[in-house]
Amino acid sequence: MTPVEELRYLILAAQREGNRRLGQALRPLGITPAQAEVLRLLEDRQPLTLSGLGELLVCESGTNPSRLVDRLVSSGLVDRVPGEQDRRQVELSLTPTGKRLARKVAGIEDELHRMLQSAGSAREIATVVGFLRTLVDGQPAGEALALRRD
Amino acid sequence: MTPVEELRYLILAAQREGNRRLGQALRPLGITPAQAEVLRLLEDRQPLTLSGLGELLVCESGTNPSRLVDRLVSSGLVDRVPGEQDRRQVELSLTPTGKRLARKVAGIEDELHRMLQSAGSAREIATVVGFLRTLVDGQPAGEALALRRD
DNA sequence: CATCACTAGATGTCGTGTCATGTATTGGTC
DNA sequence: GACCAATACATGACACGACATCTAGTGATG
Repeated sequence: MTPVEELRYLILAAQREGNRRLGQALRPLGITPAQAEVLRLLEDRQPLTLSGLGELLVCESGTNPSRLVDRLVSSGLVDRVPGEQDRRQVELSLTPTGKRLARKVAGIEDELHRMLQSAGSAREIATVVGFLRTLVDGQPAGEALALRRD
Repeated sequence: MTPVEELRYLILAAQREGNRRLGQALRPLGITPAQAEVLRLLEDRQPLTLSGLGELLVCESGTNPSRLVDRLVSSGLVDRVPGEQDRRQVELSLTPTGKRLARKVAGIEDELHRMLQSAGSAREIATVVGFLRTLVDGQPAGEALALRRD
């Protein structure tokens, strides 16, 4: 197997394992990794419209996340109200329960981050970040991240 | 956003974009990235049992890929016959059509690999590969890759 | 030979993830 | 003010991806 072929599968493997770990850690909270990303984004930037949220999500990039939000609304974690001056839009914000859960999610993410941190030196991590940035630059998922870096 | 938090999302973003690109390139062939992985594995290592295949797959690691194989069988790309001496097992191999398709898949993957190659120097790629290896080491998706490196 | 834990695979369920299409609302153009 | 392209969101369809459970076949133990 060539180094790049291995790299292709390593990216897949790393994403899968990260998601599996995060999913297990989130399970007691009754939410999934994708739902967690929405909660954390709303925590920092609410209120957001559906498409505004969609631009910032790395999971579900390119599509509108209406079904993802659906479940959060029916779980009572997110409020979805029609837009004031544009009735096509919806305005999303966290319910009190959602806000509480978002705080717990942040703690769980920190555990994952410590694990990531310990997988390499700061120099190595910087190299990996730089490499992956050039990889996703200019594509939907990359743009979502670029918006969030600011 | 801390570097590790960005890294976490970059891994997700890179996987998503890679999968999207590969999916678009494979669409004319009528198969998906996950199906392509099966075809390429069988091309190199047929015959395989279902669990043998499962151990080598990075996508669908940990679970048995019976439904993934189902679709390949009904598309006429894979043969699935009961095991000779153990009737619990099934023996998977490529049909002639499947073999032809696997060759085309290899060409499409090469395009992706060239794109990956051009995203960084050989040194950088080696660093990224090393980092991701330690990340997935010891977990199902990592073990699948380790088996395939030999 | 009967029993029974174990294994290989199939299947149910739920939540994405992606592409395509449908529908209501808006704002510009005549 | 009627028309119409564009926008925001919803929804249909299909294939995963992960977990749990089920079923049939196997082999070790007595």
